[in-house]
Amino acid sequence: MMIGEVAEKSGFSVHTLRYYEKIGLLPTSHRDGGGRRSYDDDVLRWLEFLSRLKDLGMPIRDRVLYARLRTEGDSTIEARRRLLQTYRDALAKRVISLTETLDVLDAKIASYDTTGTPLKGPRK
Amino acid sequence: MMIGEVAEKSGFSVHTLRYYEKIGLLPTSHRDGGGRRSYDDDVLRWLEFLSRLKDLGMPIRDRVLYARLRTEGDSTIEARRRLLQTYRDALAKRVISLTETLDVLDAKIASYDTTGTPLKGPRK
DNA sequence: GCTTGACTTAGAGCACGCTCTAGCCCCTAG
DNA sequence: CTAGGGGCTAGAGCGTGCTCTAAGTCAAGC
Repeated sequence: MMIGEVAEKSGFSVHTLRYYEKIGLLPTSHRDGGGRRSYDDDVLRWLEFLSRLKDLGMPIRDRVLYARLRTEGDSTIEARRRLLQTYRDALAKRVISLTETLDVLDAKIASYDTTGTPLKGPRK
Repeated sequence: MMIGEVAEKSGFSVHTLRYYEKIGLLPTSHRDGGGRRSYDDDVLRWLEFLSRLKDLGMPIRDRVLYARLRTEGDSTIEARRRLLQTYRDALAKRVISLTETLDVLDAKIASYDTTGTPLKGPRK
């Protein structure tokens, strides 16, 4: 696969993929005869996982750290586990908080719908 | 209340509160004799709501829009409802997606814990 | 053999959302 | 009456994470 196809399938832009390689989120690519990057399917699964880490709010430097640990092999498994655990716990709290926010919004929207104004009625 | 107390109670910095006023997220403050901003308790509830909107991912320009609509009175209620509804729906999807991510992380962490390595065993 | 289009690099530029600095003023306590 | 701890303004600066540009190379089809 050339980089354009990876971009299309992963949802990351070509620019972003090269940037990710430069900062160490993607391993140094194999090159074809003409010097172009050549990928196999594994990269798509890795990018999907990276995009989850990004989406849950892990900053790029910790994604880079995780990527680096991964390349260093089995001896870093415990460190990787701890890193993921930290973000997992933060995420669990975040999901709870966002669920509360969903309720707050629903209440607000309902107050707009039913009274025509949230300021009339028994206070708010 | 002076700005320092609002900062302490709301969790936003003094700098940020002045910035929020400048861009229209907070209404123009009343001033005391010496030209200092003077707030009443309402601002804390508004800041708490703003911080929820921020937390769910509403960009600052839409928070400013919402704040502006609010100052324009009841005629903007329908517009405000639509704005909140849009972000509410996106948030609902996001909560689902983050919940999936939580499962993915738990599975990954479990694989680290039980096998000592995620690469051994029946293929990952 | 030439055009087209996807690829290459290094490095500049950008949007967002603050965050901080400089130089000033004002109020209160000792 | 002075020191200290707020507060004030305008505007510069910054961290994050891309995003884009310029100038060039390469491979395949007509």
